[in-house]
Amino acid sequence: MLRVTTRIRRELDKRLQAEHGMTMAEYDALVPLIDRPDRRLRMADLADEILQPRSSLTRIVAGLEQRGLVRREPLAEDARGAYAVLTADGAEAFRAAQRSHHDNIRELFLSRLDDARLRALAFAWEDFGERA
Amino acid sequence: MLRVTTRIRRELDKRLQAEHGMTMAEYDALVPLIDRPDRRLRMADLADEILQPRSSLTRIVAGLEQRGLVRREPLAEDARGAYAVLTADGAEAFRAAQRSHHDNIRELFLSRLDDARLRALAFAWEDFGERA
DNA sequence: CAAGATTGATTCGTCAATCTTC
DNA sequence: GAAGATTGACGAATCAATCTTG
Repeated sequence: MLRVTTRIRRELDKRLQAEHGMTMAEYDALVPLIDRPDRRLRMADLADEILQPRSSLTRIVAGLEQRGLVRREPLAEDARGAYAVLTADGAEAFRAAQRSHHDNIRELFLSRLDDARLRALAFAWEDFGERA
Repeated sequence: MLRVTTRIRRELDKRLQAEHGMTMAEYDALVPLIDRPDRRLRMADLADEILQPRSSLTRIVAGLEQRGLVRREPLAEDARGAYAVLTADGAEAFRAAQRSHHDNIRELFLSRLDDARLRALAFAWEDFGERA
C-alpha cells in the first residue's frame, strides 16, 4: 500500500509540474496559506503544518517568491521572524492548480475505488494522526 | 492520507538508513531478487518490478555493487543485457534490514490501527493495481 | 545561549542523450 | 533503427553549520 500511494503521489507531482509548473511540495505549502484570512503564516509554523524541515521550506518559498506567488514579510513583533504571504497572483495560480490537481486525484485514485471501499478507507484513516 | 503515508515512508527510510545504511529504494530493489531461486533478474525486469526508471535502477545497483551486496553479470544469450545478482553478503544484509524494517512498520503504522481498521484497509486496497 | 531562519554541501532521483548490441 | 543499459547534467530534499535577534 505504501508502494501504491507513493506511485500515485509521483504521478500527481509529475502532472502538476507539467500543467502548472508547480511541484507538490510547493502546492502543499500554499494550502495552509490560502486557508488563512490574512493569507500569511510564519515560516516555522508553515513548515510544521506541511511536515517539512525549516530548511526545505526556505527553498520552497524562495522558489515561489521568485515567481511572484508568495512574498516574505518581516514581523513587527520579532525581527527574527518572517511571514510567508500569498500574493494575489499566488492565490489565482493556486486555485487553477487545485482544480486540475483534484481532477487528477479523482482520475488516478478515487475513481478506482467503489463506494464501499471509499468508506472503508475513510474509516481506517480517520484520526490516524491523533491516535497513539 | 497521501500525506500521512508519505510521512511514514520518510520515517521508515530514515530509520533504515540509520540502522542499516540502506535506502528504501535499495531495499525495494533487493526484494524481488531474494524472492528468486537463482537470486537474479535482468536490469530492465527489476526496474519494472520496483516501478523505477531504468536509469534510477542503474544508480541503485551501482551503490549496492560497491558495497558487495549485488553484482552485475553479463547474459550469455544477449550481450546487451545484464543480470543483477544478489550476493551471499547481500542476502544476509537484506534479511537483517528486513527484520528491523518490519518492526518499524509495525511501530509506525500497523500498531496504530485496530483490527477493524486493518481489515478495512485490506479490503479497500485489495487488487487496486488490477482494477481499471 | 535559545529561537527563527537561511546557506553550504551532499545525496538522491530523473530526463535526455549516448553507447552497444540486436 | 529499436532494445538494454549507462552516463551527464540538473533539480529537489535535507543535514549540519551559520547568522541574527531575543
